[in-house]
Parts: sequence; C-alpha cells; structure tokens
Amino acid sequence: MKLATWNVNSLRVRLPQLLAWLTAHQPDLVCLQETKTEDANFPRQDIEQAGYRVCFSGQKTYNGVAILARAELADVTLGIPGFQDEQKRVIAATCDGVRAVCVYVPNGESVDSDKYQYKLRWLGALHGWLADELRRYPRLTILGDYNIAPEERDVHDPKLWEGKVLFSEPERVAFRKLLELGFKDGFRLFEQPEKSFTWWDYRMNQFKRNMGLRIDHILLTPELAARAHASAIHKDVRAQERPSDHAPVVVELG
DNA sequence: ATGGTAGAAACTCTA
Repeated sequence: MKLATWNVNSLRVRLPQLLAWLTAHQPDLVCLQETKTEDANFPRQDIEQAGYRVCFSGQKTYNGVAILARAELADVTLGIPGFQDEQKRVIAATCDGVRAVCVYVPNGESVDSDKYQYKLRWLGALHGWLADELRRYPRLTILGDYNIAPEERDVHDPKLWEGKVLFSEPERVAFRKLLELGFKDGFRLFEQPEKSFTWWDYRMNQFKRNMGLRIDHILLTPELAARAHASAIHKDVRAQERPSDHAPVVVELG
C-alpha cells in the first residue's frame, strides 16, 4: 500500500500535474493540502476518472484538504473534534484497514504573530485528539504539511533558521510530543540522501539552490511502521513548470 | 533591514 502526501498549493492549478503523477506512481492513498477550493468546485469527476475515490473539506482561497484512494473511503470525519476552527485543515478516513488523517498544520507566519499562538494551540488540540485515536486505531497514519522541520538535518541552514517559524523550539517540541505518542517518522525509517527537503520558497531561486526545509511528514503507528519498506520525496515534481512549492512524500507499506 | 514569488481574489492577504 503506497501512501502519499502533497501540498498542491491550489488544486485547480495543479490538477494536470496531480493526474499525471497519479498515473505515473499509482499511489493507493494520497492526502492533499491547500486545495484552495470550495467543495462545490472540487474536481471530483477528473479524479474519479483517474480511478480514485475522494473525500474533501475545502474553502475559498485558503487551506482545504482532501484524501484520494483507490479503495473505499469509510468513516470520513472533518476537523479536530471539540476544537472550534473555521479553517479547513483536517480530514480523516479509513481505507483498507488503515486510518489516515490528513493535516494542514497552520503556518504560524512568525513567532511573534497571533497566528503562531494559533499554530501552537492547534498542535495541542491535535495531540489530545491523536492520543484518543491511537486507542481506537492501531493502524493509524498522520500525513500532511506539518509546517515544522523537526531536526537540524531537515533545514538547509539551521543557524539561519534558528528560532524562526517552521523551526522554532516550541514547534519542534510539539512535533516531538506527537512522536512520543508512539508514532514513527516514515521518511526516516530508511536511509536518505543528505539535504532531503519537501518545501522550497518560490523566491530567490531557493529550489535551484536546494534551500529547503523538510516540513511534510508521514507519521506511522508501530504496526504500520513494521510494514513499511520504502520512503521517498518526489523532488522532480517541484522541478516541473509552474510547480507547487512542496514536493510529494511517499511511504510504501507491505 | 528589506524584498524577493505564487495563488486567489480583488487592489491585499497568506504562505
């Protein structure tokens, strides 16, 4: 079972790239973030014609998440239960015995911003919810754009990024606390090239210079981690014409 | 210290 996550930064713009990528790699389950699409405008037909079921939770202009899967999607839930949030950032579904949670963690803007406080509160709510979900689902995976680079090796220039949003200590602590619930970082289960990143700012040729961060992750419960046999970042997708600023991340389970 | 780019929407906000 091939699992993937990709922040598409507008599903409308990226739809041709998404369809080509689905055809090329045949993932079984794909989580999308920043669809920036109201549900009424979601390109359901194009995706179903490509052989995927779909569930989604979107809004105009900002945010928006979706799950695509070759098999049936059951027990779809939206948002973090008990956490009031206008922003469409979470959708979860069960597929082939695997519970998948698609997350688009708030960016936070900067550490002195109200949005950063919202990000930390949001991560606290996610932690509380996942602690419960773990009791219900031994085969649980959390895929998405976490907007957090967990370690120094996940940042092209850790000195430059020290204390900055996406790499500040409170966010990294919040990420570690998710791992401490019992999750494994799917990408790091296997040997990987140095300077592996999933996001590069559009500005200043940062992709060409590989000035990126690894902020998109696939977390796995131990039972799923034991089934994993490969992981990769599809960096070539970020090199295409008119790309998203994120590359897809893939984990393959047996 | 600033601004660089992209997307959506609408002359600005978010990332």
